[in-house]
Amino acid sequence: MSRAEAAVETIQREMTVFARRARASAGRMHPELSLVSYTLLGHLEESGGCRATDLAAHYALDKSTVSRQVAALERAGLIERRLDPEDHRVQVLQLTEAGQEILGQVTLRRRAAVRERLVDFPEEDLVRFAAYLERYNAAPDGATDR
Amino acid sequence: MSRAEAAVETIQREMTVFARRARASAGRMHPELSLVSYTLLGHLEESGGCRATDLAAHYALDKSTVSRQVAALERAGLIERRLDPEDHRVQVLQLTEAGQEILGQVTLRRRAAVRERLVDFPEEDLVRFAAYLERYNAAPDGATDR
DNA sequence: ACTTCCCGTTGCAGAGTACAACTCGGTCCG
DNA sequence: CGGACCGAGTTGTACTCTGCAACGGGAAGT
Repeated sequence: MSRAEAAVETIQREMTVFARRARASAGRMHPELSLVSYTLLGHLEESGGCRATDLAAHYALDKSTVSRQVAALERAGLIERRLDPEDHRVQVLQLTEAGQEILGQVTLRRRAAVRERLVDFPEEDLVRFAAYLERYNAAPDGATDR
Repeated sequence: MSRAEAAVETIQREMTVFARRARASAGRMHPELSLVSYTLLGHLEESGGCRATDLAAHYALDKSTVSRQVAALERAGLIERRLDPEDHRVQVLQLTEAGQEILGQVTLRRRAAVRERLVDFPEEDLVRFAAYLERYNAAPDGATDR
């Protein structure tokens, strides 16, 4: 196994560890907002509103899953759906004020926790780390894997 | 938000994207081995055998969850449990030959897929990327987050 | 108009999890 | 020894997440 392949193995494995721990801690840190919900809210904030289908594609989730998650978030008053006037099939999802509020709080808590773990990462490494991840996820597609 | 904080945000977000896609593709790429099962098998291979409790701790899973997963893997003939002669409460888990076989196949398939995505990463970046992840996961603890 | 396509919802079923209660072997006093 | 306590694993229960398939309704092309 080449050096590069060993690195690839490590990347896969460590990503998985990360994911499992994230899931586990999410429940403890903010019971009112599951990891999925948090992620979706974050995406809405970042994108400034999008369609359910976009969310599904981005996170490789089934549209039915997203539909239910969205319904729950709407019931909780964290997002609202607006019918796209151009195309009545489409619902544009957007954060409500309450949603922004909650999202902001949870983000602060999470960020603090992550910062704590990353305290001895020089800023330069953080930036490079983030760039690697973005580059990985942006890669050609993903129909193959991940 | 400082440059470092922005990087932290990105790291969180992209890690999540990665995790979701990994889960989704696992089902398609190797239906016979869920992402969890694959991960556990991988851990057993890497560690050369360990206890169920170790798995639970490492992946922040409940011991009951691990117990069921392990039971399934054993039923499938991929691992075996040996009673620790020193302490009869303990079961040491190890890959069977069949387990090694399957794990090897799936690993090759996954690795190929990941390689494809990482094709334009210079080896040096791969190694550094892997190192970042290990460093992150090895950080003090994780009781806080992730 | 008719067909086809796309967005979203709902019924259904299965996997993954957690939590709590329990069993069993070990360890540590008294 | 004997009883209290601890740690590993199992099992019962309930819930969430998720995907697939079937469906309703609007939109677009012929």
